[in-house]
Amino acid sequence: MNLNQIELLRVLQETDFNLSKAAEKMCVVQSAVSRQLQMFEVELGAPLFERNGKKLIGLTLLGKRIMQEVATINQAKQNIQTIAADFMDSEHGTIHIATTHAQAKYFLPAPIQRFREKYPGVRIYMQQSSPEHLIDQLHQHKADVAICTEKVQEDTELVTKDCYEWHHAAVMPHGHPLCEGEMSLQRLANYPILTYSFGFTGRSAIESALQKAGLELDVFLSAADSDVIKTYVRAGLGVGLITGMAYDADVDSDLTARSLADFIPSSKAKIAYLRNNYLPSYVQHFIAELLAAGKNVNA
Amino acid sequence: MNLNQIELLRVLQETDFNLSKAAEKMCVVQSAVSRQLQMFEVELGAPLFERNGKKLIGLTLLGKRIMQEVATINQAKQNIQTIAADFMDSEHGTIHIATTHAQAKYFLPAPIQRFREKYPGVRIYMQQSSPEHLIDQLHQHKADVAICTEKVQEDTELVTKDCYEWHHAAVMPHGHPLCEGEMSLQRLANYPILTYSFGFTGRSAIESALQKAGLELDVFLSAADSDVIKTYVRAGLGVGLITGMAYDADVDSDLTARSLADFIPSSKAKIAYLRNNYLPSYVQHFIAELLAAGKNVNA
DNA sequence: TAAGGTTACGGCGATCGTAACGATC
DNA sequence: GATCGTTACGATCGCCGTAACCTTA
Repeated sequence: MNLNQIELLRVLQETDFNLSKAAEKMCVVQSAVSRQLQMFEVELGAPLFERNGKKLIGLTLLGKRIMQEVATINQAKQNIQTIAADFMDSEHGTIHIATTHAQAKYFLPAPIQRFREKYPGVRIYMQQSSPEHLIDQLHQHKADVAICTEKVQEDTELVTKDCYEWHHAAVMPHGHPLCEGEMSLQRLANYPILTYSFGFTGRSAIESALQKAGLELDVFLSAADSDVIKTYVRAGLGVGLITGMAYDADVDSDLTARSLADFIPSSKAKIAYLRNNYLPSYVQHFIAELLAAGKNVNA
Repeated sequence: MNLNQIELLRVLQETDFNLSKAAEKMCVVQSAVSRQLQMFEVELGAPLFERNGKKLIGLTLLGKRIMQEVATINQAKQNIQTIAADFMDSEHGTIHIATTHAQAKYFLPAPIQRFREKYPGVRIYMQQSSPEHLIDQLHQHKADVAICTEKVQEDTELVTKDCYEWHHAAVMPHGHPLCEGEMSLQRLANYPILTYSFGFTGRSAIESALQKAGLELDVFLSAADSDVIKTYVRAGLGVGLITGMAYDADVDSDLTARSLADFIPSSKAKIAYLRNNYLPSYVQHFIAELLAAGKNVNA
């Protein structure tokens, strides 16, 4: 058994058990990986892969169980390299952040700026996508840290930290009937609604509030993006339900925003990363910066 | 980086950072391990060991952190081999049990006999020692499973399962004043006491009962072993406080036993094993057998 | 016939063992 | 001088790449 064989197993999973593609990814010829796999299976005394003729088509029961250990080894190996690199130079490196549009545009700018002042040598890559995909990004090691509101706490392989609490706001053009008078979910239900897609930033809080009130909203447009929602609100298509942060009194001076804090339960933005993944000191510092910024928001 | 280098680091820890001894353990010449270590340190870019001249005298900060990952890798590697072997043949193998005298003599015989009937191909090694040492045995992979009453639940690397509950009994020769009348801690305190050593089978329960009652016992002899205690009791040296199990009406017909269930809190015998250590199916079955036997004791 | 996988063989490089040397107690 | 570690060098064994071959869509 050697680390290349372990690595090969990982790569095979990522390439749909295709030896040729795996060989390419590992920068060796196909026959080499074929042999290595054979030798490994012989060493263990049992096949790890289901085969259709010579083609690999999946993992055996044994293979599935062993893949867990393989993942552990690869993670630890990665950690060793990261730890050593961090030890040698804790000023340079990269952070891959996976997050949603709302966080990227309205929350992250401040903490990232502060972080940059302390760590000018660290390159930051920001990747936007859906909360579900964010978690995949972490698992696939395409992101070091994720920031989002939904779905992260169910995963036992992730460490999550509460970052800040936020409320929804209703936005509409000036002169809209909802700009005046007592706000309520009932009144809201009279108008077409634009808000986040399912599984996105705080959509679940809206759903649970409605269910509790026995109401149904006419959400005729769902988007992942506060700015898209505002655009349609401006076009007079309805009332937008977005995070309070996303209303900027200057830029959005043509819109009225009213807090829904009393009607929709608050949502918690969270920071998540893989439990067994070593984070370089600057990433740990970055997370501290996020938490500090989060406290700031809550205050 | 390769698995032999990882293995080398583990062996170096076990040999007090002595390259020569490590080489011997790994069945290669000393110069080979010397080079491998150098190459690994060069690859990481920083030393893992503190050196006094050329001698290794300890781990650097980096080395300590990396050793955690090394342990993870070695464990996973071990697991892969165990899993494959278990998959190929789940009828043969070995179990290393670490336990105390009390369990070995009075609890384990029944479940081991039942286990043996189902798995005649499994060799059982039983190792007796103190509870503290039992935990070391697990960590050093010298034991697969430990059974004892004390000290195991504090260790987060261990999985522990409650096995059975037991009470202390007082044993004394027939005719001893304590054989008659109402039993109490106060009366007990009038006689010299013989019981288990500190850190052993249920000693802590005795201590806490006394502290609560504001009493002090004259424990003039502590032993690890119920049978040793009984021997001294027979010699008329005092009253023995042992686990109820250790009194056998036939063999110990010359002694009187009285339960102390009402005076000393019960103790729980526990089963422990390493969280990240894969246990072959027959070991899992053995543990199930222990738990079943434990339920039997409690009923 | 293209794509995926195996087998055979020659060459190269990593790693080992021998052996001589250096340092420290 | 005994113990411990490093360096130099030749030999070996493992692993790779080339290439021919096999099998199935």
